[in-house]
Amino acid sequence: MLRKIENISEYLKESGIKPSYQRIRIFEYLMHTKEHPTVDTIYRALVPEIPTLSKTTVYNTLNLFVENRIAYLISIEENEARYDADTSLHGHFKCVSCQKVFDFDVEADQLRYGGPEGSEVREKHVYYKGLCSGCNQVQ
Amino acid sequence: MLRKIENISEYLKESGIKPSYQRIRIFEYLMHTKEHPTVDTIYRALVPEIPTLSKTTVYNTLNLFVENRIAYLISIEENEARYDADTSLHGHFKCVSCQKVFDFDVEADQLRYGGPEGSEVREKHVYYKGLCSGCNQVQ
DNA sequence: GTATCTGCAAAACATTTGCAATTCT
DNA sequence: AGAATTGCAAATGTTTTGCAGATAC
Repeated sequence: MLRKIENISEYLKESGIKPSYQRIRIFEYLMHTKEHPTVDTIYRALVPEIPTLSKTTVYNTLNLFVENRIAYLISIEENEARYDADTSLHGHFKCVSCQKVFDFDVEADQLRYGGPEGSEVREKHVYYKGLCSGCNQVQ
Repeated sequence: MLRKIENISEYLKESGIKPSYQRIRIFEYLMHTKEHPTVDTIYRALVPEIPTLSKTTVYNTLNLFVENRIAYLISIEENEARYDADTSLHGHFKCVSCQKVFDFDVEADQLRYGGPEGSEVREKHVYYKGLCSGCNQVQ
Protein backbone atom coordinates (compact mmCIF):
# COMPACT_ATOMS: atom_id res chain seq x y z
CA MET A 1 0.00 0.00 0.00
CA LEU A 2 0.98 3.57 -0.57
CA ARG A 3 2.56 5.14 2.46
CA LYS A 4 0.42 7.91 3.94
CA ILE A 5 2.17 11.17 3.12
CA GLU A 6 1.05 14.14 5.19
CA ASN A 7 3.63 16.67 4.17
CA ILE A 8 4.77 16.49 0.56
CA SER A 9 7.48 19.09 1.07
CA GLU A 10 9.04 17.02 3.86
CA TYR A 11 8.68 13.84 1.84
CA LEU A 12 10.52 15.33 -1.12
CA LYS A 13 13.31 16.56 1.15
CA GLU A 14 13.69 13.09 2.70
CA SER A 15 13.93 11.69 -0.82
CA GLY A 16 16.73 14.09 -1.71
CA ILE A 17 14.65 16.48 -3.81
CA LYS A 18 14.45 20.22 -3.23
CA PRO A 19 10.75 20.94 -2.80
CA SER A 20 10.06 23.68 -5.32
CA TYR A 21 6.49 24.82 -5.86
CA GLN A 22 6.21 23.02 -9.21
CA ARG A 23 7.64 19.79 -7.80
CA ILE A 24 5.23 19.82 -4.88
CA ARG A 25 2.24 20.43 -7.09
CA ILE A 26 3.23 17.74 -9.59
CA PHE A 27 3.84 15.17 -6.87
CA GLU A 28 0.58 16.10 -5.19
CA TYR A 29 -1.26 15.53 -8.45
CA LEU A 30 0.48 12.21 -9.05
CA MET A 31 -0.27 11.05 -5.52
CA HIS A 32 -3.97 11.79 -5.70
CA THR A 33 -4.73 10.25 -9.06
CA LYS A 34 -5.19 6.57 -9.90
CA GLU A 35 -5.05 7.26 -13.62
CA HIS A 36 -1.33 6.64 -14.37
CA PRO A 37 -1.25 10.00 -16.12
CA THR A 38 0.93 10.99 -19.05
CA VAL A 39 3.09 14.11 -19.08
CA ASP A 40 0.47 15.82 -21.16
CA THR A 41 -2.33 14.94 -18.74
CA ILE A 42 -0.38 16.31 -15.80
CA TYR A 43 0.52 19.44 -17.71
CA ARG A 44 -3.07 20.13 -18.75
CA ALA A 45 -4.39 19.49 -15.25
CA LEU A 46 -1.99 21.93 -13.62
CA VAL A 47 -1.47 24.70 -16.16
CA PRO A 48 -4.81 26.44 -15.39
CA GLU A 49 -3.62 26.94 -11.82
CA ILE A 50 0.07 27.43 -12.67
CA PRO A 51 -0.10 29.42 -15.92
CA THR A 52 3.67 29.71 -16.32
CA LEU A 53 4.17 25.95 -16.08
CA SER A 54 6.04 24.41 -18.98
CA LYS A 55 6.06 20.85 -20.23
CA THR A 56 9.83 20.81 -19.91
CA THR A 57 9.44 21.26 -16.18
CA VAL A 58 6.96 18.41 -16.03
CA TYR A 59 9.43 16.21 -17.92
CA ASN A 60 12.35 17.27 -15.72
CA THR A 61 10.36 16.77 -12.55
CA LEU A 62 9.08 13.32 -13.44
CA ASN A 63 12.56 12.17 -14.42
CA LEU A 64 13.75 13.43 -11.05
CA PHE A 65 11.00 11.51 -9.24
CA VAL A 66 11.88 8.31 -11.08
CA GLU A 67 15.61 8.71 -10.42
CA ASN A 68 14.91 9.25 -6.74
CA ARG A 69 12.46 6.35 -6.81
CA ILE A 70 9.39 8.09 -5.46
CA ALA A 71 7.51 7.37 -8.70
CA TYR A 72 7.46 4.59 -11.26
CA LEU A 73 7.59 4.91 -14.99
CA ILE A 74 4.87 2.59 -16.28
CA SER A 75 5.81 1.23 -19.69
CA ILE A 76 2.42 -0.16 -20.57
CA GLU A 77 1.73 2.39 -23.28
CA GLU A 78 3.96 2.10 -26.31
CA ASN A 79 3.88 5.66 -27.51
CA GLU A 80 3.90 7.66 -24.32
CA ALA A 81 5.23 7.37 -20.79
CA ARG A 82 2.89 7.03 -17.84
CA TYR A 83 3.70 7.63 -14.20
CA ASP A 84 2.58 6.18 -10.88
CA ALA A 85 3.36 7.44 -7.38
CA ASP A 86 2.26 4.09 -5.96
CA THR A 87 5.50 2.11 -5.99
CA SER A 88 4.07 -0.86 -4.12
CA LEU A 89 3.67 -4.15 -5.99
CA HIS A 90 0.49 -4.21 -8.03
CA GLY A 91 -0.45 -5.24 -11.55
CA HIS A 92 -1.73 -3.22 -14.47
CA PHE A 93 -4.31 -4.67 -16.79
CA LYS A 94 -4.64 -2.88 -20.11
CA CYS A 95 -7.74 -3.45 -22.24
CA VAL A 96 -6.72 -3.68 -25.89
CA SER A 97 -10.21 -2.58 -26.91
CA CYS A 98 -11.13 0.43 -24.75
CA GLN A 99 -7.48 1.15 -23.85
CA LYS A 100 -8.29 1.61 -20.16
CA VAL A 101 -5.75 0.52 -17.54
CA PHE A 102 -6.98 -1.21 -14.38
CA ASP A 103 -4.94 -1.93 -11.28
CA PHE A 104 -5.12 -5.38 -9.76
CA ASP A 105 -3.57 -7.05 -6.75
CA VAL A 106 -0.46 -9.18 -7.00
CA GLU A 107 0.57 -11.10 -3.91
CA ALA A 108 4.22 -10.53 -3.12
CA ASP A 109 4.74 -14.26 -2.62
CA GLN A 110 3.48 -14.87 -6.13
CA LEU A 111 6.78 -13.47 -7.36
CA ARG A 112 9.17 -15.32 -5.10
CA TYR A 113 12.06 -15.52 -7.49
CA GLY A 114 14.10 -12.37 -7.07
CA GLY A 115 15.64 -12.31 -10.52
CA PRO A 116 19.03 -13.44 -11.79
CA GLU A 117 21.53 -14.52 -9.13
CA GLY A 118 23.54 -11.75 -7.48
CA SER A 119 21.45 -8.97 -8.87
CA GLU A 120 19.53 -6.29 -7.01
CA VAL A 121 15.88 -5.95 -7.97
CA ARG A 122 14.57 -2.43 -7.51
CA GLU A 123 11.24 -2.53 -9.28
CA LYS A 124 8.82 -5.34 -10.09
CA HIS A 125 6.26 -4.70 -12.78
CA VAL A 126 3.42 -7.00 -13.78
CA TYR A 127 1.11 -6.12 -16.60
CA TYR A 128 -1.51 -7.97 -18.53
CA LYS A 129 -3.15 -7.17 -21.82
CA GLY A 130 -6.54 -8.41 -22.93
CA LEU A 131 -10.22 -7.58 -22.93
CA CYS A 132 -11.75 -6.04 -19.83
CA SER A 133 -15.04 -7.46 -18.56
CA GLY A 134 -17.07 -4.75 -20.29
CA CYS A 135 -15.47 -5.14 -23.71
CA ASN A 136 -15.41 -8.94 -23.35
CA GLN A 137 -19.22 -9.11 -23.08
CA VAL A 138 -19.89 -6.87 -26.06
CA GLN A 139 -17.94 -9.07 -28.43
CA MET B 1 8.48 -22.83 -24.27
CA LEU B 2 8.41 -21.63 -27.82
CA ARG B 3 6.62 -23.99 -30.13
CA LYS B 4 8.91 -25.64 -32.63
CA ILE B 5 8.19 -24.06 -35.97
CA GLU B 6 9.44 -26.03 -38.97
CA ASN B 7 7.79 -24.10 -41.74
CA ILE B 8 7.47 -20.36 -41.21
CA SER B 9 5.38 -19.89 -44.32
CA GLU B 10 2.81 -22.41 -43.07
CA TYR B 11 2.89 -20.91 -39.60
CA LEU B 12 2.14 -17.42 -40.93
CA LYS B 13 -0.74 -18.78 -43.01
CA GLU B 14 -2.21 -20.56 -39.99
CA SER B 15 -1.98 -17.28 -38.10
CA GLY B 16 -3.90 -15.44 -40.80
CA ILE B 17 -0.92 -13.69 -42.38
CA LYS B 18 -0.03 -13.89 -46.04
CA PRO B 19 3.54 -15.17 -46.15
CA SER B 20 5.37 -12.60 -48.25
CA TYR B 21 9.13 -12.84 -48.59
CA GLN B 22 9.73 -9.89 -46.24
CA ARG B 23 7.36 -11.25 -43.61
CA ILE B 24 9.00 -14.67 -43.65
CA ARG B 25 12.46 -13.20 -43.31
CA ILE B 26 11.46 -10.84 -40.50
CA PHE B 27 9.71 -13.58 -38.56
CA GLU B 28 12.64 -15.90 -39.10
CA TYR B 29 14.99 -13.29 -37.68
CA LEU B 30 12.72 -12.65 -34.71
CA MET B 31 12.40 -16.35 -34.00
CA HIS B 32 16.13 -17.01 -33.96
CA THR B 33 17.23 -14.14 -31.78
CA LYS B 34 17.02 -13.83 -28.01
CA GLU B 35 17.84 -10.12 -28.10
CA HIS B 36 14.35 -8.54 -28.11
CA PRO B 37 15.41 -6.48 -31.10
CA THR B 38 14.22 -3.02 -32.01
CA VAL B 39 12.86 -2.11 -35.44
CA ASP B 40 16.21 -0.56 -36.26
CA THR B 41 18.12 -3.69 -35.26
CA ILE B 42 15.94 -5.89 -37.43
CA TYR B 43 16.19 -3.49 -40.34
CA ARG B 44 19.99 -3.31 -40.15
CA ALA B 45 20.32 -7.07 -39.84
CA LEU B 46 18.24 -7.79 -42.92
CA VAL B 47 18.93 -4.92 -45.29
CA PRO B 48 22.31 -6.30 -46.47
CA GLU B 49 20.51 -9.40 -47.74
CA ILE B 50 17.31 -7.62 -48.79
CA PRO B 51 18.63 -4.33 -50.16
CA THR B 52 15.21 -2.97 -51.11
CA LEU B 53 13.82 -3.48 -47.60
CA SER B 54 12.35 -0.38 -46.01
CA LYS B 55 11.81 0.45 -42.37
CA THR B 56 8.15 1.08 -43.12
CA THR B 57 7.79 -2.57 -44.05
CA VAL B 58 9.49 -3.64 -40.85
CA TYR B 59 7.06 -1.46 -38.88
CA ASN B 60 4.06 -2.73 -40.82
CA THR B 61 5.12 -6.32 -40.46
CA LEU B 62 5.77 -6.17 -36.73
CA ASN B 63 2.42 -4.48 -36.14
CA LEU B 64 0.83 -7.28 -38.12
CA PHE B 65 2.61 -9.93 -36.03
CA VAL B 66 1.47 -8.29 -32.80
CA GLU B 67 -2.13 -7.98 -34.01
CA ASN B 68 -2.14 -11.62 -34.98
CA ARG B 69 -0.44 -12.51 -31.72
CA ILE B 70 2.57 -14.35 -33.02
CA ALA B 71 4.89 -11.78 -31.43
CA TYR B 72 4.88 -9.63 -28.32
CA LEU B 73 5.63 -5.97 -28.07
CA ILE B 74 7.95 -5.64 -25.09
CA SER B 75 7.45 -2.28 -23.40
CA ILE B 76 10.55 -2.40 -21.26
CA GLU B 77 12.37 0.31 -23.16
CA GLU B 78 10.86 3.76 -22.86
CA ASN B 79 12.08 5.28 -26.08
CA GLU B 80 11.79 2.43 -28.54
CA ALA B 81 9.68 -0.67 -29.07
CA ARG B 82 11.18 -4.13 -28.76
CA TYR B 83 9.75 -7.38 -30.07
CA ASP B 84 9.78 -11.00 -28.98
CA ALA B 85 8.56 -14.05 -30.90
CA ASP B 86 8.57 -16.08 -27.68
CA THR B 87 5.05 -15.49 -26.39
CA SER B 88 5.34 -17.98 -23.53
CA LEU B 89 5.38 -16.66 -19.96
CA HIS B 90 8.81 -15.43 -18.97
CA GLY B 91 10.20 -12.38 -17.22
CA HIS B 92 12.50 -9.63 -18.42
CA PHE B 93 15.08 -8.16 -16.11
CA LYS B 94 16.50 -4.82 -17.21
CA CYS B 95 19.72 -3.54 -15.68
CA VAL B 96 19.41 0.19 -15.07
CA SER B 97 23.18 0.51 -15.25
CA CYS B 98 24.35 -1.43 -18.31
CA GLN B 99 20.86 -1.39 -19.91
CA LYS B 100 21.01 -5.09 -20.79
CA VAL B 101 17.82 -7.15 -20.70
CA PHE B 102 17.93 -10.71 -19.30
CA ASP B 103 15.19 -13.28 -19.55
CA PHE B 104 14.24 -15.21 -16.44
CA ASP B 105 11.76 -17.96 -15.64
CA VAL B 106 8.38 -17.23 -14.17
CA GLU B 107 6.38 -20.23 -13.02
CA ALA B 108 2.80 -20.07 -14.24
CA ASP B 109 1.57 -20.72 -10.69
CA GLN B 110 3.43 -17.65 -9.51
CA LEU B 111 0.74 -15.67 -11.32
CA ARG B 112 -2.29 -17.67 -10.31
CA TYR B 113 -4.77 -14.83 -10.46
CA GLY B 114 -5.85 -14.42 -14.04
CA GLY B 115 -6.67 -10.73 -13.95
CA PRO B 116 -9.76 -8.66 -13.23
CA GLU B 117 -13.07 -10.59 -12.98
CA GLY B 118 -14.84 -11.34 -16.26
CA SER B 119 -11.93 -10.22 -18.39
CA GLU B 120 -9.95 -12.17 -20.94
CA VAL B 121 -6.19 -12.08 -20.39
CA ARG B 122 -4.25 -12.42 -23.62
CA GLU B 123 -0.73 -11.49 -22.57
CA LYS B 124 1.07 -11.61 -19.26
CA HIS B 125 4.22 -9.55 -18.90
CA VAL B 126 6.58 -9.53 -15.94
CA TYR B 127 9.54 -7.23 -15.82
CA TYR B 128 12.00 -6.20 -13.19
CA LYS B 129 14.39 -3.31 -13.08
CA GLY B 130 17.55 -3.16 -11.01
CA LEU B 131 21.24 -3.92 -11.08
CA CYS B 132 22.48 -7.08 -12.74
CA SER B 133 25.03 -9.19 -10.90
CA GLY B 134 27.92 -7.68 -12.86
CA CYS B 135 26.98 -4.06 -12.25
CA ASN B 136 25.98 -4.79 -8.64
CA GLN B 137 29.51 -5.94 -7.74
CA VAL B 138 31.25 -2.97 -9.32
CA GLN B 139 29.33 -0.46 -7.21
C1' DG C 1 -6.81 -7.71 -63.69
C1' DT C 2 -7.61 -6.65 -59.17
C1' DA C 3 -6.21 -7.01 -54.40
C1' DT C 4 -2.53 -6.55 -51.59
C1' DC C 5 2.04 -5.42 -50.30
C1' DT C 6 6.06 -2.56 -50.45
C1' DG C 7 8.79 1.48 -49.87
C1' DC C 8 9.88 6.40 -50.39
C1' DA C 9 9.06 10.95 -48.55
C1' DA C 10 6.68 13.75 -45.52
C1' DA C 11 4.15 14.37 -41.33
C1' DA C 12 3.17 13.67 -36.58
C1' DC C 13 4.39 13.06 -31.91
C1' DA C 14 6.95 12.47 -27.59
C1' DT C 15 11.03 13.68 -25.43
C1' DT C 16 15.54 16.00 -24.83
C1' DT C 17 18.78 19.75 -25.11
C1' DG C 18 20.78 24.52 -25.13
C1' DC C 19 20.44 28.51 -23.06
C1' DA C 20 18.60 32.74 -21.07
C1' DA C 21 15.53 34.44 -17.53
C1' DT C 22 13.83 33.74 -13.02
C1' DT C 23 13.73 32.33 -8.36
C1' DC C 24 15.47 31.12 -3.81
C1' DT C 25 18.46 31.55 0.09
C1' DA D 1 25.67 37.31 -5.31
C1' DG D 2 25.63 32.45 -6.35
C1' DA D 3 23.51 28.17 -7.34
C1' DA D 4 19.64 25.80 -8.72
C1' DT D 5 15.29 25.81 -11.17
C1' DT D 6 12.30 27.08 -14.73
C1' DG D 7 10.65 27.60 -19.39
C1' DC D 8 10.99 28.83 -24.27
C1' DA D 9 12.52 27.36 -28.79
C1' DA D 10 14.93 24.25 -31.48
C1' DA D 11 16.65 19.66 -32.22
C1' DT D 12 16.28 14.68 -32.03
C1' DG D 13 14.43 10.22 -32.75
C1' DT D 14 10.68 6.98 -33.28
C1' DT D 15 6.55 5.77 -35.47
C1' DT D 16 2.71 6.71 -38.67
C1' DT D 17 0.57 8.22 -42.94
C1' DG D 18 -0.21 9.22 -47.95
C1' DC D 19 0.49 7.59 -52.06
C1' DA D 20 2.70 5.62 -56.24
C1' DG D 21 4.92 1.64 -58.01
C1' DA D 22 5.64 -3.34 -57.65
C1' DT D 23 4.07 -7.90 -56.72
C1' DA D 24 1.09 -11.84 -56.28
C1' DC D 25 -2.79 -14.90 -57.34
